[in-house]
Amino acid sequence: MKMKRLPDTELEVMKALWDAGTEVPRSRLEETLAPFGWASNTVNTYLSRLTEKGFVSIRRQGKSNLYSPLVSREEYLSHDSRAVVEKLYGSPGNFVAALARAGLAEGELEELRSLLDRLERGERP
Amino acid sequence: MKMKRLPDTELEVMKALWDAGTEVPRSRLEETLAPFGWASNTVNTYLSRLTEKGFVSIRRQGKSNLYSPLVSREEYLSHDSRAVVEKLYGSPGNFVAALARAGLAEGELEELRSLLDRLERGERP
DNA sequence: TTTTATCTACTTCAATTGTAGTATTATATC
DNA sequence: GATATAATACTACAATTGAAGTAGATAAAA
Repeated sequence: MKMKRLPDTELEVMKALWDAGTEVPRSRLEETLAPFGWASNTVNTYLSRLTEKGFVSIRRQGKSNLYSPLVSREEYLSHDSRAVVEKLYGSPGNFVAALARAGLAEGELEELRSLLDRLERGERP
Repeated sequence: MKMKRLPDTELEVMKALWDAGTEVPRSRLEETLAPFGWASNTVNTYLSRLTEKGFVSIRRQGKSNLYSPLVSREEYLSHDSRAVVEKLYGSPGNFVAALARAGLAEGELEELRSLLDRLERGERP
């Protein structure tokens, strides 16, 4: 049963929801998504579409709506990115290698290293 | 200089071209892409679009066209995967962390570690 | 309770994508 | 050279996506 692949803009909204970690009112989402320079109603549109697609639930609270994801980042990844990574690269290692070839930003390599250290000590990141 | 993210269908055509490893006539591409069940002209359309976008070059040879990729698999994937990671996670570290949470397969962690070792020694992977 | 300030819901519209049909051009055949 | 063949180029059209404007509802203020 394959999950729909989300278009870029809707994915940005999902990311904001995932990052929030809790129910969020739209006003907050708009702040988070301000860097995209969308008109306020634009986020509205994307949230409606995500709701129709079953990716987001809306809970009414007085005057405003609270939005939360119905699909976790991991679920989505496992149906999309993980699949893509495996299909095109074969493994996360190959994938990261390709990233590195494309150029890792300052500090990203360190970030990966310390992450792996923690993983090896059995800490769930 | 950002490369366009290709839609799914066009990406399938690119994969067929990359796999071919050499100039290919459309007839051959259609055989390769037969599993998708597209009408013959459909591949035609995608190739035209890819050509407009600068991803494919056409060389005429007598009656038919020979198609070849102008963008290598690596080029495309390094830009695209980078975009995927950033879109979903913000950084490679976050991405790998999420993969780990979702469960890395046997050996994948070691693979990542040795990859990082090589990266730190300045070897391009 | 009328007004006002906010939110949300509904509508619009152009660009892109998915899919393929029709027209045209170029080659092979009679 | 006229005609059939076969591949390519052009056109079409619905669905989806990117982006926002307008209308309607609701709570807060006056």
